[in-house]
Formats: sequence, structure tokens, C-alpha cells
Amino acid sequence: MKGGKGKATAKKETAEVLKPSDDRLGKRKAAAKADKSSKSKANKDKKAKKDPNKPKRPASAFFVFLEEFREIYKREHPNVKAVSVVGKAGGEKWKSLTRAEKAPYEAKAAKRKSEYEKQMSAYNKKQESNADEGDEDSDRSKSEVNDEDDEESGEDEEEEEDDDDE
DNA sequence: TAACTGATTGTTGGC
DNA sequence: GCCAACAATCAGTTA
Repeated sequence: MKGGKGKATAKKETAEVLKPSDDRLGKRKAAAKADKSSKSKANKDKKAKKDPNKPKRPASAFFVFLEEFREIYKREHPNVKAVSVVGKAGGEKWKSLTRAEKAPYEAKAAKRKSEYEKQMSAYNKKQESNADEGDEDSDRSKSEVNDEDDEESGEDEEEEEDDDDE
């Protein structure tokens, strides 16, 4: 492995000292920590056997927000490049948003999710047929994936305006 | 030079 | 139902 393994360990200790204020958050952090430690393995594992054709998980509302927030944050703090800082700031900002303010991000996330579901069903079908036929499909699956990609080209964002639910 | 780390929240998927 | 894993981002770190 590479990476700041040692750094991670040291960081972990620090993080443990710095008890998170939130219970759930703490769990998250702990999970993330455990995640991290296993992640290296998981990553390798993933790299080793993960299917590159498998659709990526859709961004949650928070991640949709974070994409935008990063842009703004970079503009306001061009010197700050650390993702950890942006992540933290984004998390705080996210918590300060009202439900109405979060609504457009949730709408986008919902859309991405439905696309993800479509892609997953296509992917699963492919997996089934792969299981059926065994192999001899590599180039076919490629073209199918391309088809899937085509699907999402049409839509950008149209339902930013459904924040009326309260 | 490739691979990992951190920091965040939400969601997915497996058990 | 619970919980681990993963989604984006990228400078910095390490082997």
C-alpha cells in the first residue's frame, strides 16, 4: 500500500481525542475511520474485481450540494485546496440550510438516483446474460454501456422548483 | 509514479 | 433494522 497510512493512524488518534459533537456524526466518523482502514484493502479488492461497467452510486443531495459548494468555496478561498477543509465547511453549511434550500439538491439527487436505478437494471440484466453465456461479450457490453450513457444526455435540470412542500 | 489519506453527509446494499 | 461501504474532490504523503 501506499498512501499516508501512518498519517492516517496519527490522524485517527487525533480524531478520537477530538470527540465529535454529534452522536451520529461520531458514528459516521468512526465508520469512516474503520472504513478508511479497510478501505485500502477494500480499494485494492475493488480494483481487483470491481466491474468498471458497474454504475457509480448516485450522489446524495449533500454531494450535489457539495459539488456546487466546492466551486464557490474555491472562488472565495482560492488558496485552500484541502478537501478536508472544504468538506467540513460544506458539512456545516449543509446543516445550516433550510429544507426549502435543500430541496433543489434533493430533487437533483432524486433524478440521479432514478438514472442510477435505470443503469443498474440494465447492468443487472447484462450480468444475468453474462452468467448465462459465460463470456464472449466484452465488446458487446461496452456498446451497451454506451447506450446507457446516451440515455442521460437529454436532461439537465428542470425540477429545481419543487421546493414548495413546506 | 501509483495508490492512499482526509473530511463531510446521505444513500445503498448486504446480512 | 443495522451498519459498512461508497459516492466527489485533490493536495499531500508514502512506499
